[in-house]
Amino acid sequence: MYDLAVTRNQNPSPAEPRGAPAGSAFLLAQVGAHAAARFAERLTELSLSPAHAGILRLVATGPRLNQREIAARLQAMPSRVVTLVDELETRGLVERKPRAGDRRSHDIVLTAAGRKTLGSLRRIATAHEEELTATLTEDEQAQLVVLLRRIADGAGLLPGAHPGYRR
Amino acid sequence: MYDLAVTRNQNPSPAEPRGAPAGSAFLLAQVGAHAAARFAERLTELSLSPAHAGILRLVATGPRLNQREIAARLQAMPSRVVTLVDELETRGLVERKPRAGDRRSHDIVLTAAGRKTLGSLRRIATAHEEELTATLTEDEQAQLVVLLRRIADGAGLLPGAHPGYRR
DNA sequence: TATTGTTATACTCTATAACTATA
DNA sequence: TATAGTTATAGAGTATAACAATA
Repeated sequence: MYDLAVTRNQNPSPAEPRGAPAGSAFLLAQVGAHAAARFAERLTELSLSPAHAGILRLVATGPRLNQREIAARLQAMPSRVVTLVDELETRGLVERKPRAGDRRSHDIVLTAAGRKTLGSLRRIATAHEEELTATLTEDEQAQLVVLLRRIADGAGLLPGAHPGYRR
Repeated sequence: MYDLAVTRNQNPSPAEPRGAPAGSAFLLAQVGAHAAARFAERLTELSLSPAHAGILRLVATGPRLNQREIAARLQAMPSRVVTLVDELETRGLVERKPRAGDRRSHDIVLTAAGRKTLGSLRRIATAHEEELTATLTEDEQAQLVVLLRRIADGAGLLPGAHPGYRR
């Protein structure tokens, strides 16, 4: 990022304002950070952070997960998951349910209020996505997803594991 | 981000591992954060942060800029620019030159060592970019840049102004 | 009175590591 | 002895706001 790479297909336009043209790596970091910041901004409406949203999404489907498993999926530190789950539980969006057969372990499950909030969250995420890609056609958006997924796979990124959780 | 958006062209593959497939907004945030983190990792070789790199790049070309002007271009807080320039100056990479006609103002200029470091920086950025897009053809990489630039323009992002500087 | 640069302070975020309770 | 969860502490990074010099 920070606009240093020399792009392979150099644009020979006469007046680049300052320095090299932005390569795809810088653009990715720039646009990605904007997308993250804008999403966070929208989430303030629900008084949630993106990290909260990631947990709500994760526990919404599939087999129950305890906190270690959530941490592993998100590549987050377990102590951070504790804090986030605390906040979600205080707000009545999730519950800690003891796991049968191991009293140390607590599965995190959505409450009815949590399911409702998840609905709002999905509406916000969809609006966010539409705003972000408003200047793209449907085909272009699909193409973008293909390219990004290819990069994500190449980099070994796990689905749903935002590097903002990174440990 | 955090994988919440419902994509317009839902992939009906049988076994999505967990929750909705990643929309382009989440993918952008995820891949962008990875790109930024990986670049920062590479820069440790030079004991520089991405923010340092952005300033070096900015002062490398065009008319001289003072610290306020650098802050405006990067959309950073002026006090943060002071700190970053301090560190670059301590390392002998830039100099503060009094601006003729206004003794309050200091232009930031590269030293010879700074120009040399900028060269290393560009090699690192190029290697980073090639690694990131290794799974893309040249055409695909060019297409990616087109789409990202369109999104960046639509969002009003300034060239070189990474939201990580955001004030 | 406004502007450039600087410094000091406070705040936020999060990793680390110590601790408990269970296994 | 190892694991799940929790808590306390410390550190990094950064915005805020007060300040000094100059305009």
